[in-house]
Amino acid sequence: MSYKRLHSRLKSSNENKLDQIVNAFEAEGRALQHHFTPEIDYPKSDYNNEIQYISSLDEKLGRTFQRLNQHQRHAVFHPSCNTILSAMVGSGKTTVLIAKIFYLHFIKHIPFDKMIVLTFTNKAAREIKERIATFLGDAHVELKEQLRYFGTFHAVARQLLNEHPDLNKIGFKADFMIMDEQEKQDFLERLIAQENLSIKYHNQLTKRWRKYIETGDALMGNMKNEDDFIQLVQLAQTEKRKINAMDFDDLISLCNEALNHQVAISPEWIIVDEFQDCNEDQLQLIEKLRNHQSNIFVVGDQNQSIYGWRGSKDHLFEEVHSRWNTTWMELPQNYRSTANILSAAESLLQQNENVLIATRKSGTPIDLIRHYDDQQEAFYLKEQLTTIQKENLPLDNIAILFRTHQQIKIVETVLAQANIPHQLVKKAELHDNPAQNFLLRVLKVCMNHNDSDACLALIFDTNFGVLKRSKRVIQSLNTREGNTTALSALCEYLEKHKSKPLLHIKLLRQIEKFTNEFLHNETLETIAFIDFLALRDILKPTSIHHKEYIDAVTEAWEQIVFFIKAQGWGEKSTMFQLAIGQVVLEGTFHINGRIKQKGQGVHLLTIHASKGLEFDKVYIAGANTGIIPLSQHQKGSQNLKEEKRLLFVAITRGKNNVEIGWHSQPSTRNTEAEPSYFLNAIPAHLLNRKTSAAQNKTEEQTEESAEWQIDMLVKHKKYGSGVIISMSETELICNFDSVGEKPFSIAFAKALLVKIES
DNA sequence: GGCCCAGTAGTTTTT
DNA sequence: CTACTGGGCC
Repeated sequence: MSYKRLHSRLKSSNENKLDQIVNAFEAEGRALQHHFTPEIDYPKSDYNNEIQYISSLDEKLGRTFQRLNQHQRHAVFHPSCNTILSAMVGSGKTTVLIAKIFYLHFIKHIPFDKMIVLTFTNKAAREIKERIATFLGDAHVELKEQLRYFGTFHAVARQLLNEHPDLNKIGFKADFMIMDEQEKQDFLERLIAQENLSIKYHNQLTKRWRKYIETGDALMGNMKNEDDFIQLVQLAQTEKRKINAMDFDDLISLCNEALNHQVAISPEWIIVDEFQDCNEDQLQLIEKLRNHQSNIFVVGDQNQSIYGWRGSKDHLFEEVHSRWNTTWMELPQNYRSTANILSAAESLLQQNENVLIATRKSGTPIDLIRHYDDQQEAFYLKEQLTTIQKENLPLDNIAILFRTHQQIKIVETVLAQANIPHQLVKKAELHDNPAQNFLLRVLKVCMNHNDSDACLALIFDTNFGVLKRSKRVIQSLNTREGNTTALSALCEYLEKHKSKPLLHIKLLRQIEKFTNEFLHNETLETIAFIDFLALRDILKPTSIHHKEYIDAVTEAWEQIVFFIKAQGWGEKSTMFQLAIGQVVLEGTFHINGRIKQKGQGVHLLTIHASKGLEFDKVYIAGANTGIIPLSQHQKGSQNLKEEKRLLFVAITRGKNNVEIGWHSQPSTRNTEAEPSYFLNAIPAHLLNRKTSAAQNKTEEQTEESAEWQIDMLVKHKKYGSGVIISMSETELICNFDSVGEKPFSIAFAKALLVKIES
């Protein structure tokens, strides 16, 4: 044991002190929590008559409601105009939400376009829309138009802004573009360069921005003097209007502002999924859309509120319950997990009045397994999964959950070495696809010749650009004549430039003609598209990746064309703008519904990313105090409660089996050598405490460490050649000629270092 | 341009 | 606790 580790061990062994701190925070949490007990509207009927009546009208529709339990039926059939449906975990809230929409449309004859259905993720929006389309069989073209207010908060806000009769009032035009986070960053950087602003904490602009909006504090870190930040904020507001572009936050807040001037539509129903994640702006959007005849149906679970750090509002349910005068209903029955998993999870919840009713048999208790450290846990997981693999059982239904991304790496490395199929659950970013990323900027310039940022992105692109990012280019665009577009100003600049980048000049010149000569006149054929913009030459014809680039662009354009054709209403160029906006909102060109590519193997993901998912077996890795809750959260009780809910979410992902691992010798700093103290709330009979076989570890260790010896010459991809100068049971230190000493975990060494035979 | 001190954030991620 | 960075000083 290293001195450092021993030292921290001694420090953390002062358990009394730790207990005191924990108790203090828990007490603070209790004090802050005011008891809120709404009057629950319980079902008084099984609604069999209603369902019989519906079945007589349409048997298929009747079956949809037949499947629902009494509580679910109550929520669907209740005539209440304003409903909060507090849905327990795994109680089928999406099923009820969809059944409600069916009921309203098919029985109450509410047209789809008189409903606004709001979700937080594209996935949820897609699921709802797909269920409706599937039910109706051949989805007719009009359905897409009718469902235009079904979508994420951002997509619906975009739609409302597009349709708004008087967008001028807020300084925008209907064909506005949407900036993603990267584009927003580039946009601000451009303004800084263009106006010669001096901005401190340059790479923390977004964080600073949020802080400034929330608190009005323009200073940061150890700044004593103000910089040009406030000027930048003001400049950004006018510049966004000049280039007619909004960022993600603007979509919601500007939609609110536009609705102040004129409410464009009057929905009969507003339906919201995952209501607990609403932030102030999103709540305001709902309020603004409500008018005297709008009904509200919101579904959510306060116990699964884990996005407070993203701004979700506290005590949201209570606030709107009185303000909207809602009927409060509950879905208490869980269909997912065994009774044992549920009781264990339930004991983490603060209020014990929560009625979480298990419908499945008790099952096995949760295993709480003590490991030596993260490495041993990774090897343990490898062993377990190998056994499952040998029995030919599917690995797809198993998930390993982590608090942080950092924790995933070691398990991933060990599984990769052992050839165990696994998949990282992470959203694919457009940035990972250089050709499509570049194409998006091209299309944006096609739409808006004054989009300076998209113009500049084309020539500054790391893969397909021509120039290094420089103030001179940026300022030349800014000082152009009033009636010149940013696009032609850039062309003129490049033509005068000494390097004369002909390919890019050609691209820009073709973009100028795109709308008139291609979009309106030609068929939207892919080959013609690629040739019209001379993309073949730009996408590095000599590179080994050229085919890959062309394929990516081809696929992207096909998706756009499919979208335009499927949309079937409105102007071609309006549809084109809509399609590009959708690409930005979804972060992918796959905007026509998910091509279901079910991944192979064990799922590795953060607890946050696991929300809404379920697995037969769930393994929660490294659940020490200091990880759940993260050590930095011991400041405020609000955060602590959210961390507790995080553990609740993690446990309730498991259908049949939940295992929780912790480390007796944690290698991460600020991590206590004990399992998450939240687990103390779980009754002993529901938690089976075990120790993973220690001898496994020593075997593995000797096997692994035998590969390496002191004085051995090794080579590293980045650091070059070096020599091993010291070794411990978990790590080895290598001295490289180029960068000096670097430590390596033994588990990683195999993947990172290559032996040099002397 | 380099050095030292002081203050602070770090974690989770969708659109 | 560490990495980062602004601010002050030489």
